[in-house]
Amino acid sequence: MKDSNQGAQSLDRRLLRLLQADASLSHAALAEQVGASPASVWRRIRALEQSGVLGPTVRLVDAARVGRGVSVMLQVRLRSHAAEERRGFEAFVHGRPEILECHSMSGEWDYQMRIVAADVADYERFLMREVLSHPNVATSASHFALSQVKYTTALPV
Amino acid sequence: MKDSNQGAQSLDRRLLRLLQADASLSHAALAEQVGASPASVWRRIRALEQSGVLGPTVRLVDAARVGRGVSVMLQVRLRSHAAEERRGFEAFVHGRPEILECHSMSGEWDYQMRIVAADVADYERFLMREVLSHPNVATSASHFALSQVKYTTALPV
DNA sequence: CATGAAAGCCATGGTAA
DNA sequence: TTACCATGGCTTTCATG
Repeated sequence: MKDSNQGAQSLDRRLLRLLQADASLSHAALAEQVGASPASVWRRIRALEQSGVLGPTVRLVDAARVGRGVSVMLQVRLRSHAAEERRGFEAFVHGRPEILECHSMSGEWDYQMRIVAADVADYERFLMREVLSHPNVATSASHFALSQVKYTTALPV
Repeated sequence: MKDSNQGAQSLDRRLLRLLQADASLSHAALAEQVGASPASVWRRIRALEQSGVLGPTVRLVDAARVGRGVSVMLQVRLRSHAAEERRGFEAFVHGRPEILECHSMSGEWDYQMRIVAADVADYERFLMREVLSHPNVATSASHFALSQVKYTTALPV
């Protein structure tokens, strides 16, 4: 059982690696790559889906080619940290599609997020009209990315 | 022609939105959602792929369920900014799978990146043994994410 | 108990009109 | 754009280690 579990885990990890890199592979292609049968691959993927390990299949889009070539790291401190105020700000974050990522942070800033904008003027408008005019935003700091050195959605498994 | 171009652009944008949300949709399902024929959808997607707008199809994995529940924002300043030294550091970044994103930044820090770790101890080991022992790293600052408020790969289109 | 092999059904992609 | 056809993948069943 130890061997079979190890084998299964290794198979799962290899499947996760492959699917994170290219989710368009067929079960047959995956089976060939991991050295298993298509049926076994199908069952494992289904188990990984049902256990919540495998999330959605998404298509990545080139940011520069759709006019979102500028990434800005924005840090924000709130005026009030009451639960309802925080929820209000987080709802604002979810409602703004140019905010791709937002993390609640330890340290001097409450939130850190990544915004994609068309250009500097576009970002300035977003900052002034959306963020700084939000009633619960106390202070903010913006840092522009000069280039994207690395971006991957693939977690190490 | 103006109308047809506008229609095409709107169709493309809607296709991009749908594919960014769920790349497992069939051409038939996409066609139904955007109110076009499957053949038209197929040709537009093919054009978007060849123009480089549409990137790879990937499967997202739940970080916490694969033991990568801790996100850390790491900022780094280099000792030397010579081209070759920068390339060396960026090669290091590409070689470390726990670094999911890395941006070359304006401002006081040279690079900002997001690292996923199993826990604080795991991150400490990564920081000490990998980052701070890198010959070209001068200073660094780490900020732990308390929670992921938002994470999406979907650009606004 | 999980895997591998085999087969049928079905949906899909691609093409022709 | 619509309709068609051939291709291939998905899913189940059964036998096996």
